[in-house]
Amino acid sequence: MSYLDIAEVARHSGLPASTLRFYEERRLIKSVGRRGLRRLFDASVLRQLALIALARAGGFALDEIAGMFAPDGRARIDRGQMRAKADELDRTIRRLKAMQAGLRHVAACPAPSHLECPQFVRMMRLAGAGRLKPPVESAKTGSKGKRRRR
Amino acid sequence: MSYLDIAEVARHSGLPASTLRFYEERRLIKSVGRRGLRRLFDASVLRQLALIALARAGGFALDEIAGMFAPDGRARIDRGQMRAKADELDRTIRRLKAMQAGLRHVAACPAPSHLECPQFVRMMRLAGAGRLKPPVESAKTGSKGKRRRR
DNA sequence: TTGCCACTTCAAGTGAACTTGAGGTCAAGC
DNA sequence: GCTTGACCTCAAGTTCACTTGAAGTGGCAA
Repeated sequence: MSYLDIAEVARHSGLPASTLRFYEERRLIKSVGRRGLRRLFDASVLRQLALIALARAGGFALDEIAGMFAPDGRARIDRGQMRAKADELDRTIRRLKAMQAGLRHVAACPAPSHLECPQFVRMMRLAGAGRLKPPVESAKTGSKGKRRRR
Repeated sequence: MSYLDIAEVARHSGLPASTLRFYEERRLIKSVGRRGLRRLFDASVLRQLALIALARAGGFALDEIAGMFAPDGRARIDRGQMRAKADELDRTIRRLKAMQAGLRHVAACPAPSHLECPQFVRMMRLAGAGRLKPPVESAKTGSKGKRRRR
């Protein structure tokens, strides 16, 4: 009775329907049936999508996340993997804090070039001590970055 | 005298030469000259690469980072932008902390399905309260994820 | 019964950040 | 003087996570 069609799931989750179809194809979620052509989802898919969002935020790739769900849709989670990710996240958070301090410094410090401000350089050294690849970017918080010259 | 060729910069920075060329093309760094065909970099490029890594970690796109360097290679930074990023980072850190708590919980909680553990669900709600897109993934910390069926 | 249109599939496209490959060059060592 | 091989350029390929577009379908209101 409490089945949701894709539009409702989209509305509740904030994800576009195309993404939901994509997630289903990648076996991150599954629909429980059809009404005609249309997918029907159990309401529990919303919690599952929340878990997926959480995992994505934690740095798991979609394939890894797919591996976390047993065929019945229940979470089947490798505790060691979780701990490892948590530790990694810990390091990431530390670096991000350093980065943040760096940014706030730059926003305040009047030095002409921050590369020459010893305080900034020190912070950078702290932040950079352990490399880090890609960024966390909040949903659609500005920074369109669309151009690509040449 | 203290000019570095690309291999030395690669060695010191940990970045492949291809990435350094790519960064130069994208105007994130520049070489100070050539010896024959070969690029020569000033040693200061290493600090600049550290700054770039920092900015990447902070969620800046390469184009944004390129915009932070004045033509002379000095940092030219928009303080408002910095503050905005710092605030964003703050939210990100908060979410990552929630995520981390969730992970540690999952690693410890004996519940059969975490989707049914009220504590976990509560944490998820906290963590997910404000969407978040892509992950922070540490350098090459395992998780090869290479396959792609179909 | 008809027609709308939100859904469907499948293939292809996008953007970010690189990586790879083919073919070329040149400083240095033999 | 020749060879070697690490560098060079430029184009194309790759991965991830989606998005877009064309063409089709079927439940439901009129």
